Amino acid sequence: MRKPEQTKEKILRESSILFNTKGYKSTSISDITNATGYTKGAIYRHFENKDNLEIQAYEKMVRFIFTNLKTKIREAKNTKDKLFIFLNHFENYIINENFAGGCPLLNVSIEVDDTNCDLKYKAQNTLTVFKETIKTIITNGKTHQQVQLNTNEELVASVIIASLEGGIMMSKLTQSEKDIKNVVIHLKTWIEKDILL
Amino acid sequence: MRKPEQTKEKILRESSILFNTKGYKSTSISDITNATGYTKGAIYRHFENKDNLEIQAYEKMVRFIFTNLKTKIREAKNTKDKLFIFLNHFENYIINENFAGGCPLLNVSIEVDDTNCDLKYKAQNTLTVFKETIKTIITNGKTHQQVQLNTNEELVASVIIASLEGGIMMSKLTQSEKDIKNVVIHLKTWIEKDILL
DNA sequence: ATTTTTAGATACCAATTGGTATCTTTGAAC
DNA sequence: GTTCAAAGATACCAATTGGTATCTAAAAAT
Repeated sequence: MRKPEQTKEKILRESSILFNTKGYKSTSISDITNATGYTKGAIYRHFENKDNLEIQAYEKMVRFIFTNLKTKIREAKNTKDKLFIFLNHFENYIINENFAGGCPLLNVSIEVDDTNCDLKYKAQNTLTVFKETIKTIITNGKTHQQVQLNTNEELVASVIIASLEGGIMMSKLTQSEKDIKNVVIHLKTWIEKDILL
Repeated sequence: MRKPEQTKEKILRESSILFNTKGYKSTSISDITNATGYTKGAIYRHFENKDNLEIQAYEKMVRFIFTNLKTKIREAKNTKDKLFIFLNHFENYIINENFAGGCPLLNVSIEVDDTNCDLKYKAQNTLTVFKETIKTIITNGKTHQQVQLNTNEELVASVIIASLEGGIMMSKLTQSEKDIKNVVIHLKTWIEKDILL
């Protein structure tokens, strides 16, 4: 029983794990054939070339993360809950191990930042969307009288994302939740003291 | 005129740049022969294998950074100056372009975090030293009545390093100083308000 | 049931990988 | 100036890389 849709999904699923752990350039086509059980013939029927597979795998990971995150944020009723969901979401990269390799944006970003490839533009876009998500929460918080009016959206977005991503890097390196947890504690304190009303 | 010491230095210098920009696994021996003008024979005379070259290159970068940083911190007369020097140092990875590829710890960390190689243990050690540097500054600040006594050294170290590294990631990806500058602004405000006396 | 399309397997390709064995050149010691 | 050890160049190696052309098997259409 052949199911081309499922084949493509499996290739994307397994290669995503490999790309996000070993790295994109360091993952070979034969790594992917080994992981999926399929052959090169199957891979190159569904994907133009390796670059194309990399991009589709990355976009699938990001889409998965964003759909989850956006839904949870929409369900949260106030600014504090929305921001805390964002923090917990990143903390979970480490706490539960259901996302092998950590944050896809961080991993891609470091691998491609000194190049000029499509993956870099995709990562730039991901970061923009992440920042916009936070900025929107803050702006809406102002109109609902939940956020101090002198709050700098742009700065808050930079600080939250930077410290979470850095915390993930540290905790993954040391194989300990300590750093990411310290970061989240600090961000929560800061948000309650200096951002929320 | 042959100078083996200089040859080794040049190989280390050029390969450091390549490792820190392209990545370690993605940099081939022939990339290094092209960059240095030397041949494989020269490289394998001075270095056991590629792994060994990677480690020596990484350690050279870290040593360079630490000697600079530690000297400047030692010269600073109070806690505030010492901490701000630490922040400015990381900001400079982006602001001046004399360190191609950004922070070596961040780059190595993302590349090796899901492996078990010597480079990972080196990176873990680098992070420990970075954290100890900050914790020591805070502890000494307490004994000199410059830091609030309830300050959690461990948390401060996690937060400062995480947000700086994350800021570097973001600014390198977007090719803009905005994020790292936002991070530094926030850290300085936080340090003055909640850590210093 | 037979044809036709399509999914996936197999077998190949040139280029590149890290690494080694050998050869030549260099500079210093005598 | 000759000798000799060390430095670096050259030529090779098997294994792996991304990619392609071809072949087979499985559905779908007739």
